[in-house]
Amino acid sequence: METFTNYQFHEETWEQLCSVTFQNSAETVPSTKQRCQANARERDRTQNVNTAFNALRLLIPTEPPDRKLSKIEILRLAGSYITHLDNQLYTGNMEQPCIQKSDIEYKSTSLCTFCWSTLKKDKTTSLVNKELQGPY
DNA sequence: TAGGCCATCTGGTCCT
DNA sequence: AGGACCAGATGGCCTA
Repeated sequence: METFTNYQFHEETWEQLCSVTFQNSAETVPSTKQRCQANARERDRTQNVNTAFNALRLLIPTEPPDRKLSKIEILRLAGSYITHLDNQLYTGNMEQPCIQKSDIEYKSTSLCTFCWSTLKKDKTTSLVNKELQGPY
């Protein structure tokens, strides 16, 4: 019996293999055919997940813009970026660096990753000259 | 060469 | 019963 363990084929090869082995053969083995189909569905599902990751990646500003990010980096930076936008919304000023809500209470000064990188690009900004705690 | 990342396979579980 | 979702195992590729 043909098994598929640890075999990796291109999509068209899989389709050929499945059709030849299971549709034209008298020795059709349903369980193996189902496994083959399940593998194909899983590949499609994984591709859908990757498409979503790519779409999310496009929304995250980086320097350089085409910087390669791993999936875990995409998730973490997306979360940070949402916090960044939320902070800007909270302060109501899109021009100034966002400040953590807790910073306002404790009167400390720290910048988020996205404000930090923006300020680094603009060395003339007076905030850069202040003593900052670094990005959070 | 070790470690990180990824795609794929696989079996289990849950849902329709 | 079949499909979706998930996590573990495995092997390949790339980089420091």
